[in-house]
Amino acid sequence: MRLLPVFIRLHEHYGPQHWWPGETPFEIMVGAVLTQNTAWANVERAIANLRRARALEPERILRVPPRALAAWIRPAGYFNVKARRLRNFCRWYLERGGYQALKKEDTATLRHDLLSVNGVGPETADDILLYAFERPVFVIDAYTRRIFSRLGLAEDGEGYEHLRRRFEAGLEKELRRPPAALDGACRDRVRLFNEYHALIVAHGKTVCRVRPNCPGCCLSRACPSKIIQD
DNA sequence: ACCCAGGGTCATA
DNA sequence: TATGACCATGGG
Repeated sequence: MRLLPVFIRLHEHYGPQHWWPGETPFEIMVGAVLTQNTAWANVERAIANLRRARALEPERILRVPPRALAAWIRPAGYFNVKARRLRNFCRWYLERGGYQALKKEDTATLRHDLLSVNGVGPETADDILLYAFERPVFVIDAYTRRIFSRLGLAEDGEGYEHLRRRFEAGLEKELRRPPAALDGACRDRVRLFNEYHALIVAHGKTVCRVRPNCPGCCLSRACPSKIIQD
């Protein structure tokens, strides 16, 4: 089985996801940190608090007392840890000259640089690269592992980097002879990766989360999800 | 009451 | 390198 046919099934079933939910690149980056191991609904409250406090900018986040920052992002959980991570990130962001300067960096450099921030791991970095900087980077998350491991398209102990490379290379290759059913707009890698990851989350959130390790999910006919079969 | 969510760091072996 | 503890809120 290839990766594009799976994408097409998901896309047909769930439709366009319009990710990332966020107004500006910086808001997207803040969301990426806040959503670590956290339900998005809780992140929205935290971001709403930041917006109400006019604190959706790196300068403000760095000036405000850390206690206050932690209080605003409280609904997102881990608020003490995340307050520190947000400050680390904002310090880095301003030191590098902000969005205009950062977007000039090539993707590999930018990724390496993002990973140097304490509190930004591989997935958060890739969220930021794909959704805030629009780079062709495929985001791997728990849903991706779960779903594609069941499809036999991911090894069990496969490392993050390895899996990401395989997805990026595999999709790039499949894009050279795109199936007719593939939406024209999604023949661009950034658009495709954007939509694909969003669809994986949508699928993981609804149908596929029957049980943490539902053995037949997405594979057998007993599974409530008939979406990705074959 | 329990399980989980759009992870990451740090200490230990 | 590979586990385990830890962080913490809110919904099902």
